[in-house]
Amino acid sequence: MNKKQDSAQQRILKSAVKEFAKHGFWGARSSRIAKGAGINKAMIFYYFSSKENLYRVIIEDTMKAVLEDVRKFIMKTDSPDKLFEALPEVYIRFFSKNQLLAKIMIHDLVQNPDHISAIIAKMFKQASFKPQIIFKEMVRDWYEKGIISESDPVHVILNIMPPSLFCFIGLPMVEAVLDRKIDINDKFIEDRIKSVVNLIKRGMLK
Amino acid sequence: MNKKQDSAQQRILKSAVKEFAKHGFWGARSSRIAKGAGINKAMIFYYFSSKENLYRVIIEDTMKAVLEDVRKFIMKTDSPDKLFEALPEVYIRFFSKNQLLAKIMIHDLVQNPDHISAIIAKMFKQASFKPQIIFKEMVRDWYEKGIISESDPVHVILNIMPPSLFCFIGLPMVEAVLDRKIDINDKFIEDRIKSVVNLIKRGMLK
Amino acid sequence: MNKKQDSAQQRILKSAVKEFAKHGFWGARSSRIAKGAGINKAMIFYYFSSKENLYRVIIEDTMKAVLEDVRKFIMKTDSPDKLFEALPEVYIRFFSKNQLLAKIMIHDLVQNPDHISAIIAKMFKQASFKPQIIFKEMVRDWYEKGIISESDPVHVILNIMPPSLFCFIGLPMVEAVLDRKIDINDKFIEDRIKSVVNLIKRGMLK
Amino acid sequence: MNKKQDSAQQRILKSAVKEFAKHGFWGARSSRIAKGAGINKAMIFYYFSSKENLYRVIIEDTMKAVLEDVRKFIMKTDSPDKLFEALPEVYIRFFSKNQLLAKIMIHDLVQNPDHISAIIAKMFKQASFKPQIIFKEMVRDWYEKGIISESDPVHVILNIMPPSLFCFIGLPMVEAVLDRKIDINDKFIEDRIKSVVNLIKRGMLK
DNA sequence: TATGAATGAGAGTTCATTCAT
DNA sequence: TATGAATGAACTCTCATTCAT
Repeated sequence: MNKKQDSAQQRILKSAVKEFAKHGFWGARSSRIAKGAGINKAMIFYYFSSKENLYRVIIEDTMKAVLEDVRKFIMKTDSPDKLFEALPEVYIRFFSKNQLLAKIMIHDLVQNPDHISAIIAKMFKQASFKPQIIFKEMVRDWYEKGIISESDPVHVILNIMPPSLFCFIGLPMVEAVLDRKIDINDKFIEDRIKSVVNLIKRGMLK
Repeated sequence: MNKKQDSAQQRILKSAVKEFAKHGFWGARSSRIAKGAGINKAMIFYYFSSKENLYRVIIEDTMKAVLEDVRKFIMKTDSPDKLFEALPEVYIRFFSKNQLLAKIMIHDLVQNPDHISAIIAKMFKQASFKPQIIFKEMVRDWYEKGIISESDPVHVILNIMPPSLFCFIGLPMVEAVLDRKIDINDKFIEDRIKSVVNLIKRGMLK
Repeated sequence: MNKKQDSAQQRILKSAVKEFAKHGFWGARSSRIAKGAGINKAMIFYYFSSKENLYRVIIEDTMKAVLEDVRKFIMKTDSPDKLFEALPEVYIRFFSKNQLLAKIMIHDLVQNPDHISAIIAKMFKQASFKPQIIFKEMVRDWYEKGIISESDPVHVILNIMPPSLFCFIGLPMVEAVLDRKIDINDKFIEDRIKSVVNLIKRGMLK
Repeated sequence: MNKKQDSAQQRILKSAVKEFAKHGFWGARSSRIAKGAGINKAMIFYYFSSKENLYRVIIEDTMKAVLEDVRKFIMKTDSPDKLFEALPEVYIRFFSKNQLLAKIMIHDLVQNPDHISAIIAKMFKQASFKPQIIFKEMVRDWYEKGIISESDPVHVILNIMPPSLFCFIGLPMVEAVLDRKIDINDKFIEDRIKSVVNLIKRGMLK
């Protein structure tokens, strides 16, 4: 443990991320979070007032971080080529470094879908540019110009995000199907990025 | 409600599926399951002896059903063409009809990855044929013959399953990004199947 | 204990009355209420959903009972003579039999004055007759006819209720001042009624 | 606020009086007392060592102040006339200026009757004269001489104190009964004194 | 098969109090 | 004197589970 370096508040956050990832919001126990952080249970409430709020802080911080990463990449991409190369890389790198957060996001997505939607919507509203409109128009434009083969932005997203985002969660099933352990090491990450980029470029570019 | 037609046992199962889908195992409340089934709480324990066991029954029944569907299709496909057309269809049709089960599976996958793996492994062991070996060899064979562009069976699976499986869970995020409601109607299902089939055929076939 | 005769619900109420009377709402402990009722702590919440609600039920039941007693007496009194004889008797008899309730009422009156006011107002609203108007007009009428010496209905009430109601609460102070124990037995009750009736009849009748 | 003029200690006392009056001992929160006093929670314990002790200090200070006022008046009254005029005035004026203290006293009287009794007894013991004996003998003497109509000193006190003391606490009930707001302004105080004096003089003097 | 009542363990949360600075 | 952080005990309330009928 890095009790000395991190403040109690940060240690609580780290421990909570682990706990929420493993057990989801309802399965998470504040006593375990406290033990994991090496502090008294009451400190959780001293700093975060409630389990629910602690959870919200984590979700929102995570979303902010992902969206910030995504934004940076999207801003400098104007062709589908670049976009289809950039997005999987952003997602996969982010969530390979933050696999616990990936799990928490999934939990939240399943249990209260509106929660994450609301957060995204709110962040987009505060943004100076309008990602929703930009993306829709971009896709339409590219399709009309005959650059891409998928006209519906909904399916464009659904073809890009899941293979990038859910690969860490789905891995146990793959392991079962192929009957062997799979290590999420650097090589795996690079291979995954290549495979997804290849898939969506060949699959959606004309 | 079909209180009259269904037995108490079946009504509990139906109600439990809803409850587990919405809240996950830890968030599920047996009182709500009972109310939803229109029976006394104690009956849940009379029929299923524990919340955990009720959960296990549901998970295992679901997995059996999916795998059975998958098996049927896989058995009659010998070319990647057919496989890449068949798999998304099986998955998407199954989980569009059983969206609640999809949610439960995701929950379980995140919270106890080993659980689902074990179930799959066990089922495969009981099968007369060996899907693990068959699939691995099939992919290697196809790659060596230059039919497909992805050599690693792990990534083949990770390119097929997520865009099929997770589209229902990921939808709220897509809605938020595009700022509009998306209806999961028949047209959507057909479009999704087409899009994924198109994606993986063009993306992985040479 | 009368465990056999009373239902668990009634035993909780009885125990709660004792606890609230001794310690007030905030000082009351549900564990002590449970022990006093000879039941499991959880049953309190099974029957009354929350400590606060249990408290409310008691307060409202009490108020209903007092007001009902008062109503009966008031209805058949048309002269100040009879009223000044009746009211002290009603109050003193009721709260001598329910000294614990008296304490609870005082607590509530001090801590959230609006609570009891609201209950009284609500009950009066539901009543067919209008006690507020009747009382005000009665006092004015009597004063104009020269029957009573106090013109303000506010002070009429403040001269009647406190000597009746608060005698049980104030007793410890009296004991301290006179340096002797005072028993609240039947004789004391009768004496008290006589003394108050005498006080307010001579004090307010002309 | 008079943060500058008052010492931290005094500010704590003032804030505590408000808090104890509103919520009673058990409902009072030291964090709220601290916030109200504009100081750190820990200072309460620095100055008063415990919540209970802070409470005790307030109660005892209050009792001392009331009893001192009462003593002054009683000393110079030798006839029931004067006493019946003096006592209501002392009580009503004192508690109209210190309504919060009145509430605290009531709380304490209900929750631990022995506490206040003990304080009074102790103070009387330290006094050079013996109020208990004096009062008892006075009443007996007056009754035997046919000056007053109430022979029992207990009821004499119970006829004087409650209408004076409890008028501030009982007001919400009066408001509810008469369905109108009542302001405790200077006029109300003067009227109340007159009414009580009138009541007990006419009611107990022959 | 079915029910309402009951239970015990443990959840999140609060709070007076203390500690380190 | 003053503070923010820390603590432990206790509190209300919940919930899976069992009992009596």
